[in-house]
Amino acid sequence: MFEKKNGLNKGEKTRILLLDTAERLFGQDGVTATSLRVVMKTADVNMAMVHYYFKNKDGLLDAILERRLVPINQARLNLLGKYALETGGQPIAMENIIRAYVEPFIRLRDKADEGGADFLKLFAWLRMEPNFTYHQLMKKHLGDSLAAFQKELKRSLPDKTDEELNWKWAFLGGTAVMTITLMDQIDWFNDEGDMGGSADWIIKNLISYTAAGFQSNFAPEPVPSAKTD
Amino acid sequence: MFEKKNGLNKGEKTRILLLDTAERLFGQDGVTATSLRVVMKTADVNMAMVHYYFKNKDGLLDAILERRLVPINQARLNLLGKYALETGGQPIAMENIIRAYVEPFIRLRDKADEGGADFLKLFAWLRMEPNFTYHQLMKKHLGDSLAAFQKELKRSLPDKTDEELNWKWAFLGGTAVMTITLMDQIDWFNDEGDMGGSADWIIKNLISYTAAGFQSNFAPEPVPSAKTD
DNA sequence: GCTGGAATCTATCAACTGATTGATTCGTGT
DNA sequence: ACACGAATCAATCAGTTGATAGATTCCAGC
Repeated sequence: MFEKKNGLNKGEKTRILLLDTAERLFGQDGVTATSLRVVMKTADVNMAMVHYYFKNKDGLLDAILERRLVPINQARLNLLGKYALETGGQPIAMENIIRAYVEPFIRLRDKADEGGADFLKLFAWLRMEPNFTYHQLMKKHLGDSLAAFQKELKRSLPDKTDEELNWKWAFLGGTAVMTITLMDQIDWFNDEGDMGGSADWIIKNLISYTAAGFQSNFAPEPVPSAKTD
Repeated sequence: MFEKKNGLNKGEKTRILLLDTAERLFGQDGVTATSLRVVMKTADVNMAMVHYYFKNKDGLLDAILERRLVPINQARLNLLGKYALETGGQPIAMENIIRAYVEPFIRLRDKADEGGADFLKLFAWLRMEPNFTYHQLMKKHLGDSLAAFQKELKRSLPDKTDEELNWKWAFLGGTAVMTITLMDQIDWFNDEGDMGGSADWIIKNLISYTAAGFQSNFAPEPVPSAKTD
């Protein structure tokens, strides 16, 4: 067994190097477009190491997701719990539910968290990729935090149907994903520079925008059940 | 020169067959994950044909986008013009601006338009793919319709800054893209069935949700210009 | 029925992909 | 200094990818 030297033994050091490098490249170009060869060459590590530490490419992705999402979920649930305490039994304000969900996520973009911005892009990419195994991987790590938020959502907006809440929650996801994409994408509108705005400013506005949407009223469904389409 | 036989000459027939097949597969699995070999085998056409008609894979994608987006932009501008006429000089209502943009797009999902749903998925995938050449391709075909909508947006909400309008317009894009993705994705929340809802119902609610968001107020930016990050 | 261009086919290329094997070095505990 | 597992390395595999060249077939116009 190896002793820890300056906090990390030999193996752990390259393991983390691989996670960092792959996270960055996966986020920048997407998982599919990033070959393991490029990852290993960028990290200056032998090809076989990726299989030694992570078994295969999916294992590497799995480890990347786990490293980031476990703390994220923890932070989300902590925030939600904090807001629940503050209201003391009363439903949590929509703005705070959304904030508890969005803030720990978008905050990954902070300078302090190197690589966080790349992970955000990776996550956004994964969410929109039509690959079921990727979605399974994400849901596995998102864990049960989703259920807690759905419950609070229902408490805050008891008159809305589950279907409406699901759609709006998905809308929130789409807006968040688009926000991530735009935050460092060449300006989609003007071909120059990025869209600007600090993380704080963006989070605040994302919340107010989404909260307004949640207050809107969906039309009742014309057909209650058993659609044929 | 070939004469037209039942509307299409020999070459045009397989050209369209290739467009249809590739559109479907690109939409289902993404462009990168779909090999030309699979496309050609599915269409039961010889490998070399794709290079004969479209030069290369990007050329094929280019043709797919052009076939769909040109009419879409036409329909969008027509709708916008119609609403402008109805209001007669007055700014168009937010709901109608959004509708003019979203409806011709989401309507592609109608049964009448075979393959339209697959194109929608392809479009959503392209929008989120971190590949600059793909984005260039999309913007090339989106043409100038974007400018017209930005102008009407500014007229309808004159007090908002350009930056706020740009962000909200991008939010709309994200919501639309997520809507497309969800419309026939395995239910992200419950692991069974899709999210349900007719195209009409979804369009209506997407509009009311987004319009509410547009009415919300962004916080003023703390730093007016020259950000260092 | 001959002709010439359009359309199709066969065969092949070079590059890249993820993955595996088996030898080799490293480094710590004894 | 030795042993032994952890860690690294070089070499290679089989499969897939987009693309091309050159021969061949189709088919309307004459």
